[in-house]
Amino acid sequence: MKRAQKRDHLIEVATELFNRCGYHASGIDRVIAEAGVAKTTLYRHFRTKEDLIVAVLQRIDAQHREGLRATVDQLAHEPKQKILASFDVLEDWFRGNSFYGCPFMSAASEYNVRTSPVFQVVVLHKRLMIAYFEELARAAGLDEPARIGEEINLLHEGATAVAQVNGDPSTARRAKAMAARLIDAAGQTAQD
Amino acid sequence: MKRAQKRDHLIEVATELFNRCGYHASGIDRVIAEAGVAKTTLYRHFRTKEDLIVAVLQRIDAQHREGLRATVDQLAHEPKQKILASFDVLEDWFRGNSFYGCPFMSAASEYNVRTSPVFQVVVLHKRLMIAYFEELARAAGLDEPARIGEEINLLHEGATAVAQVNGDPSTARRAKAMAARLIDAAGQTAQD
DNA sequence: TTAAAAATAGACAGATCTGTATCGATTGTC
DNA sequence: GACAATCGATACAGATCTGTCTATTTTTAA
Repeated sequence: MKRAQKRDHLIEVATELFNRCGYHASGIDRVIAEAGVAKTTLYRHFRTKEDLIVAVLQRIDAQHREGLRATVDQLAHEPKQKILASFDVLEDWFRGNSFYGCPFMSAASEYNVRTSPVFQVVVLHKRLMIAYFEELARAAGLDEPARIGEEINLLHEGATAVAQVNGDPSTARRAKAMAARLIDAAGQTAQD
Repeated sequence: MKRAQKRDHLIEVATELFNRCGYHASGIDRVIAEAGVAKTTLYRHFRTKEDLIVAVLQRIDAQHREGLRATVDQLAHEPKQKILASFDVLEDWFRGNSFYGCPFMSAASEYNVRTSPVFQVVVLHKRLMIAYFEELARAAGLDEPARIGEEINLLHEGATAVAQVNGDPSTARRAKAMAARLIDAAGQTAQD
């Protein structure tokens, strides 16, 4: 295994562990044990545990957003339908066996200081999610796409929190129905 | 200070600390230091740290729900308006200087096992919240009060998560507007 | 092939964690 | 005022935490 692969593998293992057990509850010793790697190796790639956490979140951010965009484009072609399809992606996530709530919300709770590098990665991720939903709303020709984008994002957050507690993936479908009513009620001006 | 008062004081201090810094990140030594209490005293009142966390969450559960009900009854008399008023309570919470996100969601993230006593307190709290919203929806004579109750709860969860990250209390107002549209769109049958 | 880079195992430091034990001082109650 | 319960302070055990260091082996690349 090459150097870059080792780094990726460490991030992957840490991701699973952090999501399942939490950030403070997962020690470095456990990460290297599950990764089958020496402690020296981890600290050659990441200066501190916090750096590892930031790297983990940045990777999840990229994967989540890319995966969301790709799957949504595959499921729907009309912008309005794409907005709704984003909730199908959410449901698949809930249904998978690696769903333990939103990793970013968990991180924000455990590193609850706005100046913390961890918290800032969370803020950035959420901003980019809202920007994506706004982009879809604008493409759908909906009035006030910025507002709609924020509302869709709020429904995503709500569904994720609810599903984390009740363990019911179909929560995403209820949020989808809410989004559908929300879009129908929204005005619509020019359409190209 | 009497025995019962000491116990309450410990719970109060632990509540603030757990909410601000997280559960794993807040050590017992820190709790007793801020409470001005010996370690022996804490362990006389609570068998383990987990017991303390459960007690903290049970107290927050009672206070949140009682406070919500009382303030909502004070702000509105019509059931429909009461549903909307619940978002004003949410905004006040966000605006206060002791808002660090939902303590129950944080606890669920850090004790992410369904059989954990901590997790079960979270599940119970969320169930009771949904039941309250359903009660309001039923009093308002709305169709499918169970569904409406869950939807209002989902909006609460979403607003709380979003506000935790963006730090903007007015997020509650946007959720309120969404709830208003949701209620208007909902059917309404018999009314006493 | 050979020199440099990176990996390994593991000891180690120093701090912190939960929970227990000791023991003298303080307190509430009869 | 006396007795029992509780408290405070603190030491302690044993585990775990992050991060460093050493010394040896493996891998990589010129």
